[in-house]
Amino acid sequence: MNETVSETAGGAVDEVEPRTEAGDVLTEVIMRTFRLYGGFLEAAEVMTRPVGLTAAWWQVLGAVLRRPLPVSGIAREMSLTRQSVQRIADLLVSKGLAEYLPNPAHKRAKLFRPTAAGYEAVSRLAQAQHAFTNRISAQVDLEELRTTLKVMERLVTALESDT
Amino acid sequence: MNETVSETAGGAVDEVEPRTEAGDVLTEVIMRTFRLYGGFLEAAEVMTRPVGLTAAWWQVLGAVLRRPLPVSGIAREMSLTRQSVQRIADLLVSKGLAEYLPNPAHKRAKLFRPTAAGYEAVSRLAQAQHAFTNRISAQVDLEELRTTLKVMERLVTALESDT
DNA sequence: GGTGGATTGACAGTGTGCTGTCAAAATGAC
DNA sequence: GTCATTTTGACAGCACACTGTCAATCCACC
Repeated sequence: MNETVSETAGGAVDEVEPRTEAGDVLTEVIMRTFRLYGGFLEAAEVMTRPVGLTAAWWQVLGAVLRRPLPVSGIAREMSLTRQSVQRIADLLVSKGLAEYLPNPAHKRAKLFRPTAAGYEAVSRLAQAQHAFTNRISAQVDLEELRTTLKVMERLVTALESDT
Repeated sequence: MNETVSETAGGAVDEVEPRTEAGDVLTEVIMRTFRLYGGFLEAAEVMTRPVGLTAAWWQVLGAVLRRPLPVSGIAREMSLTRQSVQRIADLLVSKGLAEYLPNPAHKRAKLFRPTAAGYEAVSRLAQAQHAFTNRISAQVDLEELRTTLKVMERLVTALESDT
């Protein structure tokens, strides 16, 4: 799942069930996934810092740009727990970047949406994000990048049905 | 950097600098990176649970299978902070899975290495990991998986030199 | 019109990684 | 050998996501 994995594979333990060639490549892919995750997260933090947000706040605000949603709905959509989203949503409200509206359909599940300040922050971030993805993606072959996306989608599917 | 990003892109904000086509694909790749990260992490936790470890413990233990290292050396090798590794290393020692040895070359920086129990746990994990990567990688085309690895490596490099 | 199960928010606790600070130890320049 | 710099472990605090539990609310079924 990380460097441990490769150490384990190449290392001092008995190889009871050997890895296939594809398994070896996937192990490398997994390690790169962890590195990329860290790198993208760091890039997000660099982008959000001047705007006064964090990557997590950006994510939550972004989920609700087009229409208000209750916290639990955001969590469902982002595959996070209610509790994680709730914490951030409350923070965003306390910072004036979002607000709760009464929900006619549910007395407890208030609707969550950005304020004008929230929209403005996300709008500024969109520009930074576009510049970033344009800049980075220019350094790889477009067709190969498409293949990468396809493979990653298949891996996500495979993981989900693997349980 | 995540779903927010795509919402931002497709959403209600002004498009001052538009994304290139490659930028669009990369944005999707970023989202998949986050999903894959979560999925692989979960898979690691499923594998480690029966052995009495966590994914992070596995990672730290794995870094030191072949030769002892001081905590700060492990951190350097894994691109983590000393403090994170220190915390886990202390836990592993308290669980009897690793131990500290006096370091002739440095009075404070004790050498860290697995105990027999630690080696045994990692050995069991190696088998689970091989089965996992063989199983998942069998569901994608090998050549495309190689392309994916190559692109991810290039993206890691691009991110590192982007700062 | 109840009633039981699912959803929801609130609260508490855990694991992981981060930053920052401090003093002890090691290192390098002189 | 001496002294400034770097490395290291220890300690404290923060952000993020998770699990688990509880009571309020909603909804589907009878």
